[in-house]
Amino acid sequence: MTELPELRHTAAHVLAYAVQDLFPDAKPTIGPAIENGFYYDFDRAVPFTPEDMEKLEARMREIVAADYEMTGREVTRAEAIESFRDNPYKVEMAREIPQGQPITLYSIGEFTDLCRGGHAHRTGEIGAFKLQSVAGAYWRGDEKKPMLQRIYGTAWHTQAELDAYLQQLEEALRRDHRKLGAELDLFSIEEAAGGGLVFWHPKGAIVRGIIEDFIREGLRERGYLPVITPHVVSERLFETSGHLENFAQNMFGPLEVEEQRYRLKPMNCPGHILIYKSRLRSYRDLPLRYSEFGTVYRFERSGVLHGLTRVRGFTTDDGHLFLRPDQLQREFEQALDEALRLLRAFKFDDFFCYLSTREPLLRGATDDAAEAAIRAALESSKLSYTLDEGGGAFYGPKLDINVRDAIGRVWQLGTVQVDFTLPERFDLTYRGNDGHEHRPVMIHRALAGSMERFFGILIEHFAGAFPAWLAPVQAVVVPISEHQAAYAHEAAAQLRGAGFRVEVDESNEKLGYKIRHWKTQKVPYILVAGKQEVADSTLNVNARGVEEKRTLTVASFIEELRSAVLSLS
RNA sequence: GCCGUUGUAGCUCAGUGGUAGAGCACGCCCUUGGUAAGGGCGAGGCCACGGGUUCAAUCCCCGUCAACGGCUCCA
Repeated sequence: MTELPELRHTAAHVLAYAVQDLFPDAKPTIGPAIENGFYYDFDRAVPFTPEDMEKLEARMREIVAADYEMTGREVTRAEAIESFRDNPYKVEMAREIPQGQPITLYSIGEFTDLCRGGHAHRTGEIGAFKLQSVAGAYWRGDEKKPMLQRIYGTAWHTQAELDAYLQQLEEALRRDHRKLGAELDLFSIEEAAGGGLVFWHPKGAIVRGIIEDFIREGLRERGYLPVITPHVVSERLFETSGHLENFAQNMFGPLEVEEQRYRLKPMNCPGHILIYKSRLRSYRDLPLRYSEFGTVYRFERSGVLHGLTRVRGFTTDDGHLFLRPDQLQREFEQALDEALRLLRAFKFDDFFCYLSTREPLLRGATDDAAEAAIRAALESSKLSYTLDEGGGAFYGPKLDINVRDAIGRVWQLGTVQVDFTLPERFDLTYRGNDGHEHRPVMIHRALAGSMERFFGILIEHFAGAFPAWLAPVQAVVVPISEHQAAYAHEAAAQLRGAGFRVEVDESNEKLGYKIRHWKTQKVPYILVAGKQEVADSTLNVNARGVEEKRTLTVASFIEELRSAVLSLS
């Protein structure tokens, strides 16, 4: 059977064929297979309309039904350039194919494309496909180059697979944190305040508080010290740190106050460094571990903002470690360990890491030592990782932790980075046991990444149905009629007294309506109080995801909820 | 920022060159109920904003802003 990438690549050719037929003015450029589908970029003066897409899809169906054979032949560079002389993109590609590599043309029916190959044998092998969207895309991803029109599609062996994929897309839509955020009243982004700035509503803020408490608890156990640093500081600080030089395009512009320029901080590290520098440090002080839920502001171009996952103001669960070089491995291990504890608690059990090392030009002996320490830490944590040699890490080697969520999407969360640069820039020292000054190493680490993004991912991961320990409302007491209202309040008071987040639903509605309401609000426990329950001092427990209803005394429900919360379920 | 799409009630969306509608949500009333929607009434709109065309613009044209889907980048 044809592999999916080959089938999708073929589908891209079919699309280009259809475009050639229906819109001969469009110049095909490149059209690869991608995850779940394919795209093809065209240069065309007039944009494709939704109606164009329908026509293209219909024409593609004919091409697939015609079951053309995919035939390839090798040509010389000159022949390739000649046959695409009206298409500068193809000519550019033909020119750039390295010497010695075969140049091939592939044809289906009346359509021939410059292509390295990897196709289905016949167009009929494309079992099911669908065009999805049109979008602008720069030629070769370079915004200085012409904007092309990219048509996205998806293709599968069978209709059933296509349907399953489309259903998965719907599921993702259903879980979209922007949608659930509004429905569950968790957060909003307000036009009146500006894009990319998050307003946490009470229910969202409650969840965030629980997450923060959880993280703080772990940090306390691991010897982190809390610090709190200003949001706006003199620009000079970022000159020293190098942010103005390297990160300025991501920073908000300067604020002028009494002829001094100030900046919103884009990172917390310079502030933490100032605390380190505020007095002399001894080797005995190290490792020194500072942590802060530090709110930072970064300028992002308006087009990239997205819900909670891409914002302009966010709070990192930041931490900076100041270390002797010999402490690097142990501390790195600890940071990893803490990251895994966090991820497991939030029911992520599929994660993997990318280790990016410093660009070769910047590498020194310290890098090798740090890299060895990180690798050793990774081995001992039994974490699988992919190495990204020279992967752009500027300060030192860096480890990114990615998770796969409940519907298979991958997110980057935490990061642990070794930094040799800032200690130099700020001339950080500690007094060694030899009486001399030494240079500490820094680790930057954020485990959840940012509270905003982490929350957004959690919403989607749980589809808004937070486990009881996280749920902003853990239980609702629902009196069947107003005769049970007093009892409902009494029960709720007991539950609150036991430390739980509980509401009472006194609305003038029938039971079925209230049940439906709280089910859609994804509250873990709905506690029904009718005549019978009042008489017996019990509650009828309707637990989320559990068909069977049980009648429990208030005390035994408290026990049950308590153990659910303690086990983080 | 760039390309495309969209902007009508709190939300989801109809609609028309002659100043606007539904469902849900909201308020009041009736109802006092047994596990996913009981009934009635009511309130709610600078039809995103600014220009233009027209006797007349929510509708047509231009611009701006915002959201959404991408490109690029990242927590």
